[in-house]
Amino acid sequence: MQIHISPSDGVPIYQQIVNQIKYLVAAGRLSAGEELSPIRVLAEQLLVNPNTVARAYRELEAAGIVEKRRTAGTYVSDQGSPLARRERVKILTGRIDALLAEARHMDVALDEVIKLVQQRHATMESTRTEE
Amino acid sequence: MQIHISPSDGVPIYQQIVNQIKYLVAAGRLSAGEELSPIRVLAEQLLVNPNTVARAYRELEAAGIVEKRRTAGTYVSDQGSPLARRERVKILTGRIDALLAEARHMDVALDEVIKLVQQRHATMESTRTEE
DNA sequence: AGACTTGTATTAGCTCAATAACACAAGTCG
DNA sequence: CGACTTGTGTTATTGAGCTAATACAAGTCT
Repeated sequence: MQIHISPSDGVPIYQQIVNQIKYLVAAGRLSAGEELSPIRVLAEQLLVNPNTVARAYRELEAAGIVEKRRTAGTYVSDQGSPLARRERVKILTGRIDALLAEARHMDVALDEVIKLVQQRHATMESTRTEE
Repeated sequence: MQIHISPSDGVPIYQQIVNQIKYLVAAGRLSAGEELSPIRVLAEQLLVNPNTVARAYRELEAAGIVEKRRTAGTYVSDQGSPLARRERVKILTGRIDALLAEARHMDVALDEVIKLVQQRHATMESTRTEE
């Protein structure tokens, strides 16, 4: 499993692991049912403490990305019910509220925000095909 | 100057002060040129250390919301050039990128995101008039 | 059954952000 | 002029979050 961390680029190691695994799953490089590297193996590979990886896996489980089978390993979830849709929307809503509050402080209108959203989305999509 | 803080609701005190003053200015309850409470006065009112208020004022100055006249007090800026528009958009773009990345991880489509943005915006606007 | 591999739990140390205590510098305004 | 009020700077304390060390619990697999 190809993961790279930058020790102390400000982002906590466990968070970097979470992000990269989320990405691997989203990109289809890790498929549903597939087993992740065991905690100790990944820890040794990254030269970090097993607890740090364990924490990342715990977060991923809470996020519904993976499932842990206690003594048998950690596997990518079926993604069918990674997290109730309602929950996901709730999380996003929180982010959006913060965004809108900031936009208001900065005196940037709603139209502008939406325009930016569409624009950035388009940019992300186009660069995504290069992968 | 009416400001209320919740000691440790997770958000740092200085940040709460910053947010509320930003809000007061945005809402027009503090007009350009108006003098803010001196650091010590506000500190006593909120039962916090003057340094904490000083930090908030420093952030507000950096954000272009207020101007400090060293020994004469702190005043609301003319808001003429609070922050170059280009800068503000740049900051917002960063926030939006993070939001879209998260939405993608969660498998929530762009349409949904935009719908949520509009919906939350409407909610915020309507509750704003009740104040 | 028994060695092995899996994730779990507890505890400790370190770092850093947030806040406070206190001394300082300098303009204001009677 | 001179006391007062303003913001500034320096240092110390506290608390939370991150990582590590180490021991534990439990299913797997031959």
